[in-house]
This record gives sequence, structure tokens and C-alpha cells, in this order.
Amino acid sequence: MMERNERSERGGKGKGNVQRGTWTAEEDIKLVSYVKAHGDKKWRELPAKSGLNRCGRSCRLRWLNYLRPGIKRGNISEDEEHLIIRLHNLLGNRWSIIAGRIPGRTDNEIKNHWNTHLSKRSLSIDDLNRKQTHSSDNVSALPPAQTAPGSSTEPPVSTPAEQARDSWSSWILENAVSELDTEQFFSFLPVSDSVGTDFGLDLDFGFPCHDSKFEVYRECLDPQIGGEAFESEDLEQLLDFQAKLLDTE
DNA sequence: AATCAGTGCAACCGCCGGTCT
DNA sequence: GAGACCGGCGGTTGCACTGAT
Repeated sequence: MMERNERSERGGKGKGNVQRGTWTAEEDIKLVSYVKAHGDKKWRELPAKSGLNRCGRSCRLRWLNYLRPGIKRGNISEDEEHLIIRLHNLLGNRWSIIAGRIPGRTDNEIKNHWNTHLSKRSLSIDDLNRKQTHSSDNVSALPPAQTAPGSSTEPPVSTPAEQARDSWSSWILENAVSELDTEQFFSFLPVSDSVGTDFGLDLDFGFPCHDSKFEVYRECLDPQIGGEAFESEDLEQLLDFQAKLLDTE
């Protein structure tokens, strides 16, 4: 696809003669060299000091979504799509948190991809499960999102992943944390290097994989799913547990 | 070849919460 | 404590591209 720099001059000059619209290659170079020298903070004063005729917010956006090192460009893989769908099922439109779990992708990119591709397909966790069950015998499906823990229809625990999930679930139930919100919970999880293996597409190992944690979180703590509010204050204990968990892994 | 509608995505905008003065 | 400032977030816009007619 043609670079946008070669296309429109959208917006033209904005308020106070500040340049708007598509960034040029020269502007990109100025921004990158400035950020490399001075860091990616103080966006307000960045334009004046870097010689850019842009507002600070525009500079920040350009850096974060396009110029920052480590940004993946190009097609979003099927694994990444699955991950986006799962996380969106859990978190809703919290794009920055979702992006934080998908290395190299920005919230803007994920949001765009969702709005233009995935939302139209309106895939659910169940759809994903069916797809994955058919595609690989070695891949465990997530339970339906609405399944409550301990319900009478719950199948017997058998696989190591399921046992691990159960133990994680029990621990949370026993050491429930009232202050725990979604963001804190996800901050416990290490960012994955490899989406396919790190995010539970292969669940056949003996410790709670991330998807299990997500699901337990959803079942136990997400009020929209009917999770109960917990009366506890022991966030430290959960952090300790996480540290042990990561050591074991 | 021309026109039109749909699509993809970079960029902008308004709002909000945290920090500083 | 109050107001100003700033960074971050999610929603929306606008335009080039693409395919259908």
C-alpha cells in the first residue's frame, strides 16, 4: 500500500498555523532524531525544540503509532486476531490494555482492525473454541464465557491445564482481592514474546496458562459475568503468588 | 473509461485523570 | 483546595485506494 505521506495533505494548516494532516518524511526524521536524543516525554515542548510545526499531541501520536521502535507493520496474523477477540471479549474496548498484551501492535492499529474487520464478523469466544477444536486436537478450548465456576454442569477436571486452572481459581477464591481491577490483574501477566505459545493456544502443560487466568478472572471477578465482589485486602499475597508462579514457569 | 460505493487506516478530537503550582 | 497543565485513551473523521457496475 502506498504510504500516506505520498497521498493526502489532509487538514492543511490548523489553528495558529500549526501543520496538520499527513506527516512528511522530513517531519518523521526530525521527530525520531529528537526523541532519540531527548526521550519521548515533554510532548508540549517537543515541537518548538525539534523544529516541528506540529502540536505536541500530534507528535506523540505519530511517535507511538508509527515511528516507535518495535512497531510491527503489516497484516495481523490469525493468532493475533484470536488473541484480540479473546481479550476484547474480556475487556471490551480497552484498546490500550489489549495492545499491551500484543507486542508490536498499537492500540490504534488494533482498534482499526477491530472496527474494520473483526466487529463485522462478531466472533465470540465460543466461535473461537469451535474453530480451534476443529483445527487442533492438542489445543484446549476455553469454557463458554458465561459458565460459572462450580456450576453443576461443569465437566470433570481432567487435563493438567484444567487442573491448573482449577487450582488458580481456588486460590483466587480463597484469597479474594477486593481492590483488584482488570488492569491490575492483567499487569500481573508477563507480556508475551510469542503470541501463539505464550497466550494459551497450546494449553497442554502443567501450569496455569494465561488464558486460564483470563477465564478465571472473568468468571470470578468480572461483574458483568456475574462474578461476586470479594471482600479482601490482600493484594500483596496475590503479588507474591504471581512471583512464585513466574519462578516456577 | 468513468462513476460510485465500500474499505482501510492515519490522524484528529474531546474527555478524563494525574500531577504540578 | 483550586486551577492549569499534560499525557493518555477511546471514538470519530476524512481521504486514498479498490472493486463493482
